[in-house]
Amino acid sequence: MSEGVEWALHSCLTLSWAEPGQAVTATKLAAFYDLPAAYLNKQLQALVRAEILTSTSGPRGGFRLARDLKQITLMDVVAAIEGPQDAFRCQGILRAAPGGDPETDYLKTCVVSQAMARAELAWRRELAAQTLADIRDTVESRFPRTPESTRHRLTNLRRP
Amino acid sequence: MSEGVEWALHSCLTLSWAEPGQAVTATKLAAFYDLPAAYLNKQLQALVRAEILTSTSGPRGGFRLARDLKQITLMDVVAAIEGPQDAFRCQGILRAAPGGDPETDYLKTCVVSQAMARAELAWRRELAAQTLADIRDTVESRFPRTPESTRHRLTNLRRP
DNA sequence: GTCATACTACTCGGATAAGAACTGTCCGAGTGGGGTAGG
DNA sequence: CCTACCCCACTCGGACAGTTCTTATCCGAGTAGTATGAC
Repeated sequence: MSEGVEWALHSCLTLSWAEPGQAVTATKLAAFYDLPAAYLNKQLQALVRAEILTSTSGPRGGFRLARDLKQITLMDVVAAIEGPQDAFRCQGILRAAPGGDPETDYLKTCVVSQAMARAELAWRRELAAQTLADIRDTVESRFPRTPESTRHRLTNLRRP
Repeated sequence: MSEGVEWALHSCLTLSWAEPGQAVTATKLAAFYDLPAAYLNKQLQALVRAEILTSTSGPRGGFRLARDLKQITLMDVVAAIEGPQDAFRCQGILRAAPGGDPETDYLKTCVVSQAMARAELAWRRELAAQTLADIRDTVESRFPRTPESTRHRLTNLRRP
């Protein structure tokens, strides 16, 4: 799995702790986590396309959360970065096998495909059950100083 | 996910339907599914390393199931092909973040990492709960002619 | 006829390329703010 | 002093390389069966 997922999740959390109504640039977020700025920007663009973030160009621009963290599940973020297709995609191996029918939809009839789909569904279900708000609350209860220190650090970042 | 997983699963099932005590060559399996023979061979080698199959060189050689299908879970096959490491591997992004500690094991303390691990655990649990015997039984109940036609086709494969 | 031996055909196994996907970088389009000149 | 305009710095967005992983291929090591020749 692309590591952009990790970046995206942490970035969304950091955005939620930023000054309300204030956009954060990709450069700042990259400096915050010591990541390549342009590439992080690329990942954030994917979040914008998925309508998880909004972006503003120009001075005072940057990225903002498009909606409340309660409305963003882990599944949303993963789908935005990785794409919507399944990790295990049945290639229809049976189509070429003896007795195979090109017309048949083997995603539905192939038992192997069904079994793998069941496992992947469990994964997706678990991801969809957890919102970023849950994560944020857990972090804040375990590390109460995180919101404050994050906000403080974001405003005091050295500009290169 | 590598498509070798799909090949491996189907190959194991086919092996279980082959003549008992008789090895099946990678070439035959590849012709059966119209796959590149050498590459399929490579995948089967991975199954041998994982002790799911046994291999025999020379004439009358090929691959055999190392144990009963009841003793092989989908998780075993996936781990054999994909490797044992998690799909989402936390890179410890927080280590570089302000207040980050290089000594800390962020796989245990990072809440994001934990949440992703929970989902991945659900996936693995589902895979481990299903054995290849379950798959075989389902196939045989839905398509009763499969064992017979598979065995017949395996012996009558045109040799290039 | 029987046995030992060498040979051949066959199969796996790992080393070796080609291709794709992920990762990383660069520059242009657009935007907002601030400076400046005029009224 | 106020206002309108222009310029500039800043930021996102998409187009352009580098690197790693997946996919695919090839040839050598080893083996079992077979043919051959001697006894």
